Amino acid sequence: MVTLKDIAREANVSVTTVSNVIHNRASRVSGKTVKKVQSVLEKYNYIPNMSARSLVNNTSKLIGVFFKQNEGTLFENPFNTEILSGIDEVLKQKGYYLLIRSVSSTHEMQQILSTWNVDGVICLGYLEGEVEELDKIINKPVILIDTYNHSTNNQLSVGINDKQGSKMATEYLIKNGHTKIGFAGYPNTPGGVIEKRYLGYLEALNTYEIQLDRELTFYFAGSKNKIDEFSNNIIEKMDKMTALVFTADSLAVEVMECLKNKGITIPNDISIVGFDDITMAKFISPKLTTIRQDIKLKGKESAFLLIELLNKAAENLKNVEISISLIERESVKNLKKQL
Amino acid sequence: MVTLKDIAREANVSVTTVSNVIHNRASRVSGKTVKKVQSVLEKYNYIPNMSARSLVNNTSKLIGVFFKQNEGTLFENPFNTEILSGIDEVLKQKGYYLLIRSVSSTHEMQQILSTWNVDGVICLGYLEGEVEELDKIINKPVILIDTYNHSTNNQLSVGINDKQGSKMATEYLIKNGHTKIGFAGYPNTPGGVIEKRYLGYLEALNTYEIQLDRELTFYFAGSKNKIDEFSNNIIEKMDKMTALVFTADSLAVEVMECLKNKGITIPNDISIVGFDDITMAKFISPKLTTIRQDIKLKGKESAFLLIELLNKAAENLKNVEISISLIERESVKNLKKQL
DNA sequence: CTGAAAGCGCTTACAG
DNA sequence: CTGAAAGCGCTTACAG
Repeated sequence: MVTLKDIAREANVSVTTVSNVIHNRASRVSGKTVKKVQSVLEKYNYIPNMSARSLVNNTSKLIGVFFKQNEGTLFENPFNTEILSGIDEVLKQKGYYLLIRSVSSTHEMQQILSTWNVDGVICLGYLEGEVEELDKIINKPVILIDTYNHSTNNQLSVGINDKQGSKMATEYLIKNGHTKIGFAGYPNTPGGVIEKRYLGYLEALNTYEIQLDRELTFYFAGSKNKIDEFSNNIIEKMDKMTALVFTADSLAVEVMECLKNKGITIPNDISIVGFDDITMAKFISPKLTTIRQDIKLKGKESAFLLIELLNKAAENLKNVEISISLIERESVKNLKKQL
Repeated sequence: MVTLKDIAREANVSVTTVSNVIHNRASRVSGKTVKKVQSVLEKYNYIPNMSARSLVNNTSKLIGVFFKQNEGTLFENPFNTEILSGIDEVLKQKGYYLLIRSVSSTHEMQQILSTWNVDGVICLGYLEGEVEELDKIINKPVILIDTYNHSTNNQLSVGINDKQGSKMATEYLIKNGHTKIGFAGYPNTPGGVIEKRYLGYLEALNTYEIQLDRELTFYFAGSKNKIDEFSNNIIEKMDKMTALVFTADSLAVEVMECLKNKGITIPNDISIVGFDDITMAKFISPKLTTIRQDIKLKGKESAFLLIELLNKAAENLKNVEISISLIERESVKNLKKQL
């Protein structure tokens, strides 16, 4: 490894001067010296040591990407990896490095923060109620994905209109003649996106004056091997409904597979609308009608916003909302056509 | 941020002593002092600064995970993310951090290596011919995934028997009565896994004395939007073959979708065997018969091996081969049954 | 325009 | 058992 000192010695100048040419402080170094130093720099392919820089600058060019730990591994969730893909694409190009972690407590997060002195943070999967705690613990710019914040000094959020999404899904079913519509998804935690989506479902029912049937709400709490059990819960109520609004494609797809295995045909026996439009949605049979959000774009926008936040105060910046749309495919039956 | 110095001051000892209790050098500190220092450490929730440690120890607790850049983004490839999932799981638990990057040149890799002073490296997607260059550039322990190495001083590899895999796939088709079998996949680069898989295909044909038809070899070079064109190439030769061996599920799945859209039924019009057993394989219709490899395990084993390599010389360690198996599903037709 | 020096937060011989 | 001091590779006031 070649250091500043090595370069300085070889070029017959001080380390100060080398440092100055590295940082393009042209006004401080004569053109001749710049040339000389640069040639030595190139000859030895000098690369600055980040630890040393970090130590004196108190920055690191490192961005912490934190996923709140849930079941399953971070990288096994296609939603997460698509977000990462977007973040990576823009941050890499801006010269940042990513420290990607799923963390189970804010303490763990804090530890990584101070261990590595990250310059900024992108968080995913936190609830509204946790925003304040995050704010206390992270004294760095933070982007919250899918968490609605109260816009503190160094926090901004990127999300979608979750309520609107489920409302669109439910209304689409209603327009296709469905009235007995269930709601299935991951657990409804206060302050989380599922709550918003449930509200959208309720609002759609309400708009069309359809009575809510509480029996038709299905929350999937277990691990992957509980899918069978969950599907059975749904099957038990099959005669009471004609359609299901899901809160996530990933779950919808697993359940569809289960239902198909038990001889239930989609959409004939039951119609299904998903949420997210993951890649799998168009490969499964029948192809899944779903609420599309551009997940990768979400990652990109988060990265862009973080970079802005690194330079400006949050007050001068705005939260970002990604648009959503309904993708019509094959998993919903039009009950009106039959009549 | 609280530093060693802060702790030392508060505890009325020297930084040396604080450092000694942090590193459990009990023999050098009296029990009483240990207690005292520890309580201050806890009170202030002291977390050592990695940059400082890095600088003096010349290590970083950072592992570089490098994917050789190909089309598409690193995180969008389910194979990559599954590998990452395995690596992450074990390395995290051992107290390491991951620096994940797709790199387009060894120079780029070298740059990251010296910038961050990573302790070890896991590389994916390199060819046999590139191993030597990697060895020159990385003076750190290296694990090569899916690259066959010559076991240098600090290199070890984790892979599967690629040739055997495609041979199994081809023989399975032959046993199901197929003789006109094509080979479709990503480009066949010398020293890469596709070459090995092609060899397996040839060997199977040879074993059963089936004449190779060179027209039935299809290499997909383009980007994702070229899938249509690629599928058309296959369709043109449909009357000359009854089955296709794919080198990757990810490609097989895309092509199947294209074929289905053009009214071709699988496996009636053509049988298909994949490779990898990605998650999608069992969701697509018909479910894909494929050569399964435990991708996540590949990642885990790489991480385990790297940790060993961090402590021992490569000569005392062995390359790892993950086992593979054929998963029979629905994409192959038994031609013998019809007769 | 140039460079000597202090300092970032840590670790580790070394002396006492 | 304890601590003063040097040093890791950098940056940046500051003096000349």
